[in-house]
Amino acid sequence: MSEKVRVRFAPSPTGPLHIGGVRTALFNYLFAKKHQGSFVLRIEDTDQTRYVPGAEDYIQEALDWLHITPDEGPTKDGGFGPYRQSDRKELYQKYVQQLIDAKHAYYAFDSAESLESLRNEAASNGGAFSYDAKTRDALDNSLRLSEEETQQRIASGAPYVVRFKTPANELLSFSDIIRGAMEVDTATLDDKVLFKSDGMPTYHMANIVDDHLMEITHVIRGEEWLPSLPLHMLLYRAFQWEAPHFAHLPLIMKPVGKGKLSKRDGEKLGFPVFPLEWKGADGTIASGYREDGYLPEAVVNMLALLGWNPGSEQELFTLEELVEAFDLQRVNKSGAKFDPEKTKWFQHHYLQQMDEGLLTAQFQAFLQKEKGITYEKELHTIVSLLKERATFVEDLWEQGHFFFEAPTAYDEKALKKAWKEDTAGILKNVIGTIMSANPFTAAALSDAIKGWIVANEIGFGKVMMPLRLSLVGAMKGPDVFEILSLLGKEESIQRIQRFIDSQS
RNA sequence: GGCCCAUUCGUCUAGUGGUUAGGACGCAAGGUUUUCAUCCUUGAAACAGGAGUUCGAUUCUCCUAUGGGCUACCA
Repeated sequence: MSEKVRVRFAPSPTGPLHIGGVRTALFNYLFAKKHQGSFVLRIEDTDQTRYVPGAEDYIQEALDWLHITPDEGPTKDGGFGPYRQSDRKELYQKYVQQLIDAKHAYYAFDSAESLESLRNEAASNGGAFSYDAKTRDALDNSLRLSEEETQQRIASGAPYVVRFKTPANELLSFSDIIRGAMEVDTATLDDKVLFKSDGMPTYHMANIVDDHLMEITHVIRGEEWLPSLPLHMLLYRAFQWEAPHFAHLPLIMKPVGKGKLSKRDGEKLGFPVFPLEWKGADGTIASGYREDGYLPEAVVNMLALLGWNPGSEQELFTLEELVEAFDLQRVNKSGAKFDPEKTKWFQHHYLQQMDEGLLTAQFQAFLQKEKGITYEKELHTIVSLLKERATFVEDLWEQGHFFFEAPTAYDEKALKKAWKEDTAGILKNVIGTIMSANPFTAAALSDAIKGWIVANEIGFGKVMMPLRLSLVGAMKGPDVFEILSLLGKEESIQRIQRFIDSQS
C-alpha cells in the first residue's frame, strides 16, 4: 500500500454505542494499526431530531475504556477537522451545488405528505413507490421546471430537498474487500435525498464528502450499508473523486431467535449489549460490560473473534496480537450470533491473567463498598486462593464470604452426609489438635490433623467433611488447612464449637 | 413485494475437487482436588435440499429453501 492508510469510525450520537458498533470501531482500529495508519473518529450528527446529549461523550469513553482510542477526532485534531458533521454544515453547500451544476442532482419540492400518499397508494396496489428515473418526470422537481421557475420557488421560500439523479439504466460493477465483486443495475436504485430541507446533508452526502476531504482510504462499516454502496460509488464518480476501498462487516445477531442484535436484547436475555452503562433520559438504565465487571481485554478479544479469525487455532489475543494478526480478507461474510457464554469464558481467562495486587485492591474496594467490610490482613492470600474459581471480582465474595463471616447455617445435604454419632467427639479432638498447633500455618495444621487421623485410624472423610462444614457452612472452598490458618486459632475453634453445639 | 448479501456441530469457526471434516464455547462422562471450582482426558455433535460439471464433490455452477440487510428529508 503506497498511500497512508486512514480509516474512520463514524457513529451517530443517537444513544449508547452498541456492541456491533464497538466491533466496527475495533476492526477499523486494528486495520489502521496493522498498516501504521490513522484511526479517525467522526461524529455523524446530521439528524438533529435524533441527537441525544451525552452520546458523543459515551462513545469517546467507551473507546478509551477498550484502549481503541482514535488518533483523530472531536477531542484530538489531526488537521482534518472539524470532526463533527454539524460543525461542517457550511462545507457541504458547495459540493451539493457542484452536483446540481453538473446535472447530477436536482431540486425536489414534493412535500413529505404527497410522497407518503404515493407510497400508500403503491402499497395498496401491492407495489412500492420509488422516486427514480421512471417516476421523477411526473413529480414536483426542477427537472420539469425552467431554471427561472426553480430559482423563483426557492427564492420564495418553498421548502426543497436535493436529490441525486441516478443514471437510468446502467450495469454497475464494484468490489468489496470482504465480499468480492458485485454488480447492480442502476434501474433498481432510487433518487436518494442528498440535502434535506433543514439545510443539513443526509448521511450519503456528508459521508462521501467527508471521507474524501479527510482522505479516508478504507471504509470499514456494517453490512447494513451494502445496499447504498452503489449510490456511494455513483457519487464518487459524479464528483470525479477516487473512491476509497470498501469492506462491509457481517452483522451481529441475537443469540436466540431472529434478527440482528438490538438494544433491548440485553435486558431480555440478561447480558449487556453496551460497553458502558447508559442512563436513558427516561430514567431507564441499560447495563454495560464495564459496570458488570468485565475486563476490556475480554470484551475486545470476544468481539475480535466475532466475524473474524486468524486462520490458526489461537483464540486468546492481546490487543497488540490482534493488530499483528488482523486481516480484512479473513473477515467472514455471514452474520454471527452473539454468544454471551463465550464472553464469560474470555472474562474468566483474563481475570486469571490479571495482576494479583490489582485484583486484591479491587476486591478490597468491593468489600468496603458492597459489604461494609474493612479487611486488609491476608487479603492477598485469600484472593490467590479463590481467584481460579472466579469469573468476576464479585465472585470472590460468593466463593469466599466465609473468610469474613462465620456460617449462620449449614448445608443440609452435606450435613446429612457429614454428621455421624461420633462426629462431636472427633471434632472436640480436632479442637485439641488445633490448640496445640504451632506454628499456626496450613502446613503445620495439615501435618498435625492428618497425623492425628492416621494415628487414631479414623476415616479421613469423617474428620474433613464436618471440619469443612463447621468452618465454611457448605462443601466448597479452598484447602481446609489454608482456611484454618487464615481464620486463626481463636475463630477456628469458635466455629467448630458452634457447629458441635448446633447439632447436639 | 422489490433489490442485495449469506448458508460447515446448539453457538463462534477452520478447511480441501479425494481429510477419520479440525479447533473453541457450551453439554456429558472420567481423572485430579479426600469438598467445590479450576485443571486434565475422553465423548456426543455439522457440510440446508435438489439438479448439474467431474472418475470423484462439503468444496465449482444453477435452482429451491432458509436466514439476514436495505427499501425515510435515520444513520
